[in-house]
Amino acid sequence: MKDIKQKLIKLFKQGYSTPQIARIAKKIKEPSTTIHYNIKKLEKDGAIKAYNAVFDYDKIGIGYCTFVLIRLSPDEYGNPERLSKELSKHDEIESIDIITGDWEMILKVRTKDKDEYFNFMKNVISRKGVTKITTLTSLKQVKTEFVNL
Amino acid sequence: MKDIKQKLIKLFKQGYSTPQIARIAKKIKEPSTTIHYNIKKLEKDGAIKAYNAVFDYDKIGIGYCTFVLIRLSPDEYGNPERLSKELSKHDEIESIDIITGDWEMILKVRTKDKDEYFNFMKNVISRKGVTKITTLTSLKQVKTEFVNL
DNA sequence: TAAATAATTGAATATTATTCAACTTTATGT
DNA sequence: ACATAAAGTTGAATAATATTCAATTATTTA
Repeated sequence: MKDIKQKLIKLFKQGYSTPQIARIAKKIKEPSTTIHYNIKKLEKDGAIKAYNAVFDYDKIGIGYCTFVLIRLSPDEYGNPERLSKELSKHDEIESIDIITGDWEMILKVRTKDKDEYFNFMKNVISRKGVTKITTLTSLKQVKTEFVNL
Repeated sequence: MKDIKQKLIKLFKQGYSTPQIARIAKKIKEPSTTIHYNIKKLEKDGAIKAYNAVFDYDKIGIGYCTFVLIRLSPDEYGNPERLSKELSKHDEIESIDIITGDWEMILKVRTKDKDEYFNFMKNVISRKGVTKITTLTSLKQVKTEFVNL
C-alpha cells in the first residue's frame, strides 16, 4: 500500500483538476471548440484561479470545522495583511478574510478534531498582535464551496 | 456573442471539472492506472463530492463578500436544519454552517455589491424565526477554498 | 495458512482536449 | 458611415488523455 489517498487529497485542494469541455458542450449545446475558447479566455483573464475538488471533510479526516474571529492590537491594526499572508501558508486554513466591524479578521479552519484545533490555535493563531480570539464551531455543514452536502 | 461566460461560471460552481490523472501521475511518480483506481475509489466512497472552479470573484462580478451571523427565535431554535435547507437553494450562498455559541448559523454570501446584498438580506435571510442578523463584510479576501488569491 | 479481497500495473482502446485555418461578428478610429 | 482591426465562432485533423481489461502482487480475513 502506497497511501496515494493523502497525496491525492493534498493535490486536489490546490487544483489538479480541469474542465470537462465535452460534457459542457453537450449541456449547453455549443461546439466544443467554442467552449474551449471561452474557458481559455476566462483562465487568461484570471477569472478562474484553479480547478479543485470539494470534499466530504468528515470522510477525509478533517471534519472539525471552525470560524475564527480575530481582533488585532492597535499596533497591528493598521497592517492586517502582514498576519494574513503569514497565516495563509497553513493547510488547515480554508479561507482568510479581512473584515469590518468589531473584528479584523475571520478564518475558516479545518482540523481532525478539537485537540488538533486547540494546538493549531495555540501555535499558529495566538501570537503577539492578536488581542482576542473567538471560535465559532460548526455543528453541521449544510453547504460548502457552493456545493450542498 | 452568445454570453457563454455566465453559463460556464454557473456550471463551474457546481462541478463540471475532472481530475488531471496524467499530470498527477507525473507529479507523484506512479502509473496513471494506479492514480485512476485511487481517484475512483475516493469518488465511490463519497469522499469527493465534486470538482469545480475557484474564481477571482471580483472578476466574475460577485466581489462583495459577507459573513452573516444568524440568531433564531426560541421556536426555530430546535430545528435549524429546516431554515438551512431552505437557504441552501440560493446561488448567492457559498456556505452554510450550523454553529455553537451566541449564534445558530453562519453564512458566507457573495453578491455584486452592497445593494444586491441588502436585497438578498431583506428578501431571503429576514423571515420569521430569524431574531437577529449581524453582517461581517469582507474588505479583502486573502484565501478562499484553500487557494491563495 | 489458505482463500478472498483489495491494490497495482502495462497494453489496448475509447474518449477528449487542442491546434489550426477559415469564417463571422463586433468594436474602433477617422 | 465606412474601412479596418480585433474578438469570437466553428469544423476537421491531430495530439493527449482517460478508461477498460486482464494479469499480477499485496493485504486482509476466517
